[in-house]
Amino acid sequence: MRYIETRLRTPSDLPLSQVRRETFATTSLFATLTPEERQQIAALAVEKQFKAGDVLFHEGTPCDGLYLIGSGTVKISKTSSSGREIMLTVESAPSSVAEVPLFDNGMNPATVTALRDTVAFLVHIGDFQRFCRQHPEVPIKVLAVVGRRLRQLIGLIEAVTFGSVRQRLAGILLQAAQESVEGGAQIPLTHEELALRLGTVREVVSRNLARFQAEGIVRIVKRQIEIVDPAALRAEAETEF
Amino acid sequence: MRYIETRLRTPSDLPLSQVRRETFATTSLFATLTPEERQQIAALAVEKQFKAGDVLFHEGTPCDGLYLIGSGTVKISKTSSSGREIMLTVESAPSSVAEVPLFDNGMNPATVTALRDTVAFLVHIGDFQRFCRQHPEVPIKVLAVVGRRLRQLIGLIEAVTFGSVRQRLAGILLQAAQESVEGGAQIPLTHEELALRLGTVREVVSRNLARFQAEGIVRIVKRQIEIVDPAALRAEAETEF
DNA sequence: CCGGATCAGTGACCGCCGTCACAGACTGGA
DNA sequence: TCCAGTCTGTGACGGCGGTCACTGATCCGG
Repeated sequence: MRYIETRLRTPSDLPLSQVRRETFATTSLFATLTPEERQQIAALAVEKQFKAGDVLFHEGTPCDGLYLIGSGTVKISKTSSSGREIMLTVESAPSSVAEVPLFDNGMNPATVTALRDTVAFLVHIGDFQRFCRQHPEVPIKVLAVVGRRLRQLIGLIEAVTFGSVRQRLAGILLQAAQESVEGGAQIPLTHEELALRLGTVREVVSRNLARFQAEGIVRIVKRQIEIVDPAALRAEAETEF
Repeated sequence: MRYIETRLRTPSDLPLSQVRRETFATTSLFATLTPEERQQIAALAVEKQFKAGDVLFHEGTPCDGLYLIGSGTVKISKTSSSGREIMLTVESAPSSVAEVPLFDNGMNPATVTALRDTVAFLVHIGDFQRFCRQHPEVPIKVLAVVGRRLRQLIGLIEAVTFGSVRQRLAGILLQAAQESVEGGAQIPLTHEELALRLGTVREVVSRNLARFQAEGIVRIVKRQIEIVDPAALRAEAETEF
């Protein structure tokens, strides 16, 4: 795990880095705080840098604290012992991960990995709990975030239980196209990555993409997936189970 | 939806019913409150009675408030439009449901149905939010409960994604046997109910049970499933994916 | 421009699961 | 005791998804 700790504590009279201030200012968790209060908590955080592929923390390990994603993108995923993986969600800056074990004293429930180079700020669990006691509105914000995540998970369970790979693939393609710059129809994901998101394997993704292509819904040129008929994809994705 | 509202408000100088007091005393959400504070919130609750099969609330409807289960058992589930169902979790008294939408202003994410005759106490969302503002330790307790639920969901996703019906059936049989009175090996569930928990259909459960029986792991007499070889079941359930 | 490394496509195969269709077992009243 | 309603067991069958085993395409660094 490659990362660099810039410093353990920043004396609060020293100016904090730009990205640090912005991170703590834009996260919804601290939205209701005054700038001075935000400064307080920001000063407690440890900056960590991760390269794409680095693991922030593994499932089953004790919780360090709250990670605020300052820049970059991470995935939250579970891996089976046979190497298959399912991605629970992707979080891009500004965002936070590992809110849950902060309050129930459990282990990390999933693994978080950087998808791109990422800068995160770690607020140690003790510091955060102390801060929460002084600022009771913070746990309520955390609850909103956790609630959103819980809804996502329920949606995923529904999709995995009732839906087919084909349907979920359609959904992911649309989503990826939307997120990709300029909303273009180009999708910069490898089949392997798609398979991970879906909890399946590469070959199945290949086959389904081939079917989509045969039906004129997508076009594949030089490992680039291009959406030709978004409406058809949407219909596929939104097919009720 | 059959239920009976006993009274909207109980003047707090009047004695509350036994079950009401016990419900609010045993739920972990209010464990840190003084008896007087508990009395306050308990007095705000509306008692509702449900018969087995009654729906407390449906997914997609606005959230009434927090339900505390005073007695009985409920299931939290999602249903597909084609009628298949998956049970996310079962909650028996003392417990609570619908904590999530209290804080993120969303709709109910799932449907809650009474499995047995159930008495619940509904704290309206506004009352609860007001109470939380006065008692900041309550949201933290809620977070712990929601965290537990989130972990359960992640486990379910893992099981559904990587595991087989056979494995999950083994797990449910063990769990059901343990919960059933006297820890006996008798399981009072119908194949249909098992199928709902698993997100599959009756026939698949029948077949898997038949296989278990052929292998001498369970015995089925008169619609009663009896576990013969718990160790084998456990091995089956704990097989890593 | 070349050669290794990664990514993609595909065929074969098989087991599991979901569906349909019935027939038989069991239960709980009337 | 009988009947209606529910629950179970099973066979047939098709499709999808997971695994294996390759081959071919593409990319990138030297």
